[in-house]
Amino acid sequence: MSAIADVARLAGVSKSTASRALSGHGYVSRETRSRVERAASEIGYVPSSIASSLATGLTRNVGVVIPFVNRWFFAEVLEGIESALITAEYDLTLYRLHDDAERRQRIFDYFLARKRVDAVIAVGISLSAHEVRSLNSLGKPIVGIGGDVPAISTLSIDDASASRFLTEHLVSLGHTRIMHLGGDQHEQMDFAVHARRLAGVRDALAATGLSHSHDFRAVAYSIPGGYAGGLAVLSDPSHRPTAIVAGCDEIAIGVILAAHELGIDVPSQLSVVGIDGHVLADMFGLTTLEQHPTTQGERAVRLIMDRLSPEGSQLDNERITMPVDFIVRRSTTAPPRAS
Amino acid sequence: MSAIADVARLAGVSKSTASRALSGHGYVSRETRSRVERAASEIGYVPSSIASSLATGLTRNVGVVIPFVNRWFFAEVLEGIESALITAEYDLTLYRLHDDAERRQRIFDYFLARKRVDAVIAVGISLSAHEVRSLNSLGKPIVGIGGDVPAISTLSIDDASASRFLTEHLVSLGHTRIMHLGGDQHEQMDFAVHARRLAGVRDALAATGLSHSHDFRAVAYSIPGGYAGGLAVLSDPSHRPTAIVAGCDEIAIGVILAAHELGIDVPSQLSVVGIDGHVLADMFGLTTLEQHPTTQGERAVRLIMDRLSPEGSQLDNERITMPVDFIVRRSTTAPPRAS
DNA sequence: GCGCAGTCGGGAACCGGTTCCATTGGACAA
DNA sequence: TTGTCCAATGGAACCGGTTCCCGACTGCGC
Repeated sequence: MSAIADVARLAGVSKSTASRALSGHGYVSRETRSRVERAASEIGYVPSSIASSLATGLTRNVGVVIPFVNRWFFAEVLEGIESALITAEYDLTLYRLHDDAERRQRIFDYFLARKRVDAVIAVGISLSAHEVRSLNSLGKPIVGIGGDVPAISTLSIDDASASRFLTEHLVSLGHTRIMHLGGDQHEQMDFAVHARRLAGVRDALAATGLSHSHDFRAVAYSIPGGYAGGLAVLSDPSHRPTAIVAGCDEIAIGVILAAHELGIDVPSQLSVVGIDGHVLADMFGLTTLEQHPTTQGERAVRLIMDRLSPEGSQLDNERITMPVDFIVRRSTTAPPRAS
Repeated sequence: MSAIADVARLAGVSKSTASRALSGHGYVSRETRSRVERAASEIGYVPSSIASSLATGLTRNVGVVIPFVNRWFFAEVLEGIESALITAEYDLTLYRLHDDAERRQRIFDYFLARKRVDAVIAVGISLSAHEVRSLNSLGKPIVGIGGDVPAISTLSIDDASASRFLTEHLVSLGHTRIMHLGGDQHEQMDFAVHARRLAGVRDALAATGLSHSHDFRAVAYSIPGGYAGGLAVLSDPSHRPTAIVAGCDEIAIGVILAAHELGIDVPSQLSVVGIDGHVLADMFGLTTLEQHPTTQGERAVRLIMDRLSPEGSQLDNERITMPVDFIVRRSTTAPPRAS
């Protein structure tokens, strides 16, 4: 209720001086400033961010567009973003992008266009050229996490080399019947992550002459998905792979559980590797390639802040590849002899 | 860039008429309205929500205060809230409340006070009397999910009867050595959920004369927490319980995994029940009491919207108990004979 | 024919900050 | 002493909508 005009009146100065005193911009004498500050705290003045935004054109608010919040990777990224934004004194407005095309359209055309946000972070979403254009035309920086989008800055791990590396690891252990359980290639809204991880596996297999036709099965990107896929793939002993490259740790964990269920020992009868660095990976002894989603979120915020800074408007788009860590646990070993 | 004044000029009317035509408030002739609408779409006019908020005092934005986004319950609630808010054409601004008291203070005093949000939903956070007062004094509706807070509307399941019911179920199966693995009673920011669930178990045990001193162990509220606690509690055969009431499904799943690890069969040697209705409960055959966090989120939004409606300002605070569903799966049965 | 109700539209004030511009007075150099 | 520079401050415009108030016009009842 109390506005800056009240503060000014109480301090016996003009609105403009009060504003300068509180914001620290422009010349104000030491004495006047402290008088204004006293007046402000006396009446419990809190500036209206709305009014400030209208006057300055800056909202100190970043929009985050994300397809899920209840999946490990996305939740972790979100935490990283949130924490970095709070530190920078920015708000975070969350838009969950549903599969529903009409809702997606509405979020871009209606919600993001209304000058509510200074910038947008898109997590795991492949923006269309039209969506990028419409955001760019508003002059808002955009950063994408999880894959490449033309014309914006992006941040991701190198999915193809990740899965290639893991496959090569299994090959080097002596495995010859390696299979990939990954996401559906045609799933909505992904950044072609599924396709790139599959391609990495196939690259590695082809390079060592191990290509075969039953090298892939599409499963849901979750523990139950990996479990179901694992049961399907492992239950026929004659065609059973000796090693599985999972598209993510959750799938890998599902596969390990399925193996337990079927009495298949991991790793002596089956090696399993994942990608992610999921919280549960350690508990299941899963060998994995850790990406650090929280760090990715924080890094994305830094990119945004750079571009929001006064000199930042002319920065080029960056395409950043984030580092991964290979963590060997007990889910991988050489294949069984009598293969 | 294009403001309503541009639309007005193009349509040959005044700003006020343009505003009336586009917002639908006040008298505008059919013909004028369509002329304004044509002009607006011609120049791609999108109203500035900032300016509109400043003029009306309404932001169409709801603040959500939540301690985690990477835990199942919280993520589900958040999804429910988000989806209901988008449908109501409201934005969602996310504030993650860290354990850090100073940051928490800052969120309440600095972020939430600046007229950025019309209402607040607090998930799983026990607001202090001071926090409630400061929000109430801004005239913003508040709804809490997950427990009771005086002076605001709240929404939760009845935790004590939930765990009492589950314990009674185990008792009715014949179990006499029942143990509760739940959350730390002194954990920050909870709604005393941990304490209430423990109390429910103890009530039930006391009612059947089964009280004993080793009836509880505090563990982390997660699968690894349940796993570690399970290993600790189950490894000594002489003191091993025949049934465990877990504080949540994640703990229960951890216990089941620990039992597998130790070669203890579930349910023939150990019965396990959880609370939640976690996505993984089905996969692990877990008997549980399902709460429906998404529905809770949606319901909270409805409460907020009721209070935000013109007639809603005088609504009383409500204390709503949400329904739960008892789902019996294969993790519970009668205790082993030779107990 | 007059008055009143109801429709339509314009002008201006307003929401609450920020910032440009002009003014003043003091310090300091010439 | 006079001119210049700069710190300090006030007044007013401005951001982009919304809404109050008022005047004009139409149609209708008396």
